[in-house]
Amino acid sequence: MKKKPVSTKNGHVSSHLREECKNKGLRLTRQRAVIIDLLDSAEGHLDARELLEAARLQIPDIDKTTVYRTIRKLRLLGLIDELDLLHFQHEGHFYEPLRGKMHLHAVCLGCGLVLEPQPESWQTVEHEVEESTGFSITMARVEMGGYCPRCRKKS
Amino acid sequence: MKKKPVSTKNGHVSSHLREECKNKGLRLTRQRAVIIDLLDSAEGHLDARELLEAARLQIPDIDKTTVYRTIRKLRLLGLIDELDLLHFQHEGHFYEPLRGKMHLHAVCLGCGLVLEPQPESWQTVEHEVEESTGFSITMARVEMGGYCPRCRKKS
DNA sequence: CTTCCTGCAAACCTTTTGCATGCCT
DNA sequence: AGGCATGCAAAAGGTTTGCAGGAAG
Repeated sequence: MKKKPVSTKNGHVSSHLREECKNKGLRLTRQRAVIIDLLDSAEGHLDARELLEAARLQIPDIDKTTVYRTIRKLRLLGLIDELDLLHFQHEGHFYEPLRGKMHLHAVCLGCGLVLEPQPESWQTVEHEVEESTGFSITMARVEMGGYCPRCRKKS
Repeated sequence: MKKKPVSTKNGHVSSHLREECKNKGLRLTRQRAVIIDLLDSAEGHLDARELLEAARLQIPDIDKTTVYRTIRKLRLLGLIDELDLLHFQHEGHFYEPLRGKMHLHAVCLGCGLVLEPQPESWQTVEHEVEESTGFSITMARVEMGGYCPRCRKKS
C-alpha cells in the first residue's frame, strides 16, 4: 500500500546531463555516467538509496559515498535540484534534473501521487514578491499537499 | 543563521496553541506548556535544538526527546508546520505555528535573511493548479531563494 | 487509579569525512 | 604523470524507540 511518489513526467533518453558535465569539466567516470543517466531517465523522483540500488544493477560494487558525492557535485553545478516532497512518508531528499527556475510539486496526501503542473500565473507571484521584498529571486520550490480526485472519492 | 529564540512577550497565560491542545485532548504538562509558548511567541523560526536550549532555561532537565515528541504531536494535530528553508546552512527542520494554508518563505542565499510576504496573486496559482490537476489543495509551502537588496550590492 | 508523559540510553537513518588506492585525461 | 574520484570504514548530525519511573486528569 505504501506507494513511492510517482511522477507523470517522462525522462528524455538523450543524456542532457552528460553534456553539461563535460562542459563544466567534470570527470566522467563509469560510476558518474550511470548515476547521471539514471537521473536523466528516471520516471519518478529518486532518493539516494534508490539511486544506489539502481546503480548497483550496473556496477555491483558502487558505494553510497559515490552516489552522495556525485549528487553533491551536480547540485553545486546547478544541474539537479533537491526536493523534500513534504517529507511524505519519507525523511530524505529526492533529486531531479533542473529544468527551470521554478519547481512545483503537487503531492497527494492520500496515495503519494506527484504531479508537476506549470501554472502561468506563477510569474505574477514571483514579481509580486520581488516588488514587496526587494529580493531578486533566483529559484523557487513550491510544494502543495492535497488530495487527488481518486483519493477524494474514497473518503 | 542567527535567528535566536527571542521570546518577547513573557509567557502569556493562555496562548492560542494552548487552547487548541486542550480542545484536542492533549495533556498539558509543564514541559509542553513551555514548548508551546516558545513556539507561539518566537520571532524567528526555531529548530529542535534551539527549542531545546530555550526550554532548558525554564526547565533545566528537559530532554530533547520530549521536544521531538511534542513537535510531532503538534504537527500531527495540524497545529504547527515544518519548514526546511531550503536547507540553507542547515540540515534539520524549523517549526512555526500554522496560521494559514499557504506558507511562503523568501530566503536570502547571501545572508540567510528570511522574509514572509503574502502575495495576493497566490490564490490564482492555487486555483490554476486545482483546475489543471483535479487536486483539492489543502496546504502549500513555497520556498524562494534569491538575494536581498543588501547582498545584491555587495557582489 | 489509570493512562499518558518524561528522562535516559541506545538505536536508526541519512549524509559526510579521512585515508589509501585506483582511474581518467 | 598528476590529480581528481572511488571504496571502505567510521563519524556526524538529526530524529526515533524501548523502558521504567512519574505526573496529569
